[in-house]
Amino acid sequence: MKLLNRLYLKPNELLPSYLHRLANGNGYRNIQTLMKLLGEELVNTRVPSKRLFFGDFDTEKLASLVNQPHQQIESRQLIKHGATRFSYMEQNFLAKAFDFTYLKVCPHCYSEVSTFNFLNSLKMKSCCTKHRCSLLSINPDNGKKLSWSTHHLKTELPEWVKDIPAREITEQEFLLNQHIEHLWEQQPSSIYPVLNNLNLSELIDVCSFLSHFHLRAFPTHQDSDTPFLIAHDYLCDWPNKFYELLDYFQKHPMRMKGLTGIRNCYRDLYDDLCSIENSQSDGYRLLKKAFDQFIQSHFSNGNFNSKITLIDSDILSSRAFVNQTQAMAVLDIPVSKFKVLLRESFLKPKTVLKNGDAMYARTDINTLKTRLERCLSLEGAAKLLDLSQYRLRLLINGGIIKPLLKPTKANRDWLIEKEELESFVKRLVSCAQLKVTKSNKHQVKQFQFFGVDFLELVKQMLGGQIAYTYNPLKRSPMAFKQFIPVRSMREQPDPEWLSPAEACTFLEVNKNVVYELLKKDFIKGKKKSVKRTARPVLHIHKSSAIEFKNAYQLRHQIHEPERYTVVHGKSVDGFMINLYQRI
DNA sequence: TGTGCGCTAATTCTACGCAC
DNA sequence: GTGCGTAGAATTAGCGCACA
Repeated sequence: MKLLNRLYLKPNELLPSYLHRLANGNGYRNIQTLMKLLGEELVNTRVPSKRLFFGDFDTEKLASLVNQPHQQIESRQLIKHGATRFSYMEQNFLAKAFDFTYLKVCPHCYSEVSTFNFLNSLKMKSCCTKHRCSLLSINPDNGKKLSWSTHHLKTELPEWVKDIPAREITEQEFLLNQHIEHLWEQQPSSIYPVLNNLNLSELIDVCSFLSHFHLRAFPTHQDSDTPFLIAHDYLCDWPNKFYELLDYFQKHPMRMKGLTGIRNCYRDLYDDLCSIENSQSDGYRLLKKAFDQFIQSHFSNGNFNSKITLIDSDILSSRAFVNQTQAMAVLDIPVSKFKVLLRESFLKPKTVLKNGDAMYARTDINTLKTRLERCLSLEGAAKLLDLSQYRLRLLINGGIIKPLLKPTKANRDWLIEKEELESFVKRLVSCAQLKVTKSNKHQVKQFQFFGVDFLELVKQMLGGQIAYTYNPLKRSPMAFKQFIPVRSMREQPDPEWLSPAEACTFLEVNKNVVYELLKKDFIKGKKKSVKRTARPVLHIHKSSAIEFKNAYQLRHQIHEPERYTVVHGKSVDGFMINLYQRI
């Protein structure tokens, strides 16, 4: 037996549409009647639509009825692929993204071609961009959903169109539908650049995934007629909006039993991303890549260990947040040192997990590591500057050099950044006023003899009150000894005091005599600070020198020896020299 | 006899538990 | 954290009764 009207399959036409057309073309009221002709014993009036899509009926008999090769009929059925997918046109579609039971149809397209577009079974397809109209899914006469068993669809559709007010199609809805249509028709589309060259099944993967987990996070949108449209927003603001979603689940974990970790926050999302069935989809690869990047750069709600196998090890090893153990490993320091760094506020946790574990930003750890690597102990810093530790401490206590860490009651460590020392040396270089030349070489004074304490000396050097030379040393470019204070040989004469040298001249005696005179109390002296040396220098009170000079004469000062007598001397009292007085 | 549809079993999906 | 298992929800398919 053959059907009277043996229609040909139209391009891209699937079996339910073909059967519907055959039933209409041969005067049957609906598919059910035709199915009976195929030997299907339907016990009720419902069309087993899913069976029709998947060719789960006697397709050989259908081929015979329409007098067409069975192979051609078979090519228009969907092939089950794994538990969750089916293949068609060399693509693996996610079955749950399709509605095989109910019908959506563009009345205008249908009136033009009399076929039902498989694309309209896609749940996220909501409008026809060619005719800029919503897809019809409800029978306006009774308010019920259109199904494959709805009667007289062909004749009723044109009538319904007249009565149905046009629903406004939003821009996002139009673009998403247009992109779907372009992919289905294998036309280039640049609506979502982030999708690159994903095919339709892969786009469906991405949109289903995003809308599903968006609804899970924000279920208030669940009543929406077009829940899939939210995917448009995600694709237009990729990956930022996806990151926001992941951040939401970071703050509102999917699993409440655990305390921390990827698995806790993203359990179902993570399982879906990593499932074997989805692993072949470039759409899921796109999602996984963004997920990995989020984990790498934003995820702070969990510790990581070797148990995580589904996240690339490179991602984990370069993630943005680390716990204390990992931070210590990066810094290569023991717990005690880590605690010191925390106590001294070198490091602060970015977040604290529910179980009390602190998480640190990797950037903070790396920055600190770099700082610590350039730090020296007090001993090392003193060695670098070629100063004693005592003098370096003077500079630190005087605020000239600022250490990173200073010993306290709870800490015995010094940490001085090399950068800080370099800055100190640079300041000295920039303030140096002179170069050592032949003319001023004799004026150069070692700082230890400069007459002020070391801290004051350096302060005055940096403040410009004391001139100093810069004599670069290639072998020790940080040594303080490169900077040599210079001072004038002349000092303002003091009317009241004589230096020992001045006293020698004034009294016309050898300096040993001056000290002997002081010792024997012939002249008065006192130790006084001078600019030329750090140590106080003995000074002679000028008036006492004058008194001595008036009272006593030296041998070479007298011209009439007979009128003078020796009052002190080796022969008299063992004094160093002979002192004379007029008789 | 054909049809509509309430009801429910079967199936699929989703979210979660648990052992390791 | 992983992988397996499963309870229960959601959806689909099919039974069978009522009615024209």
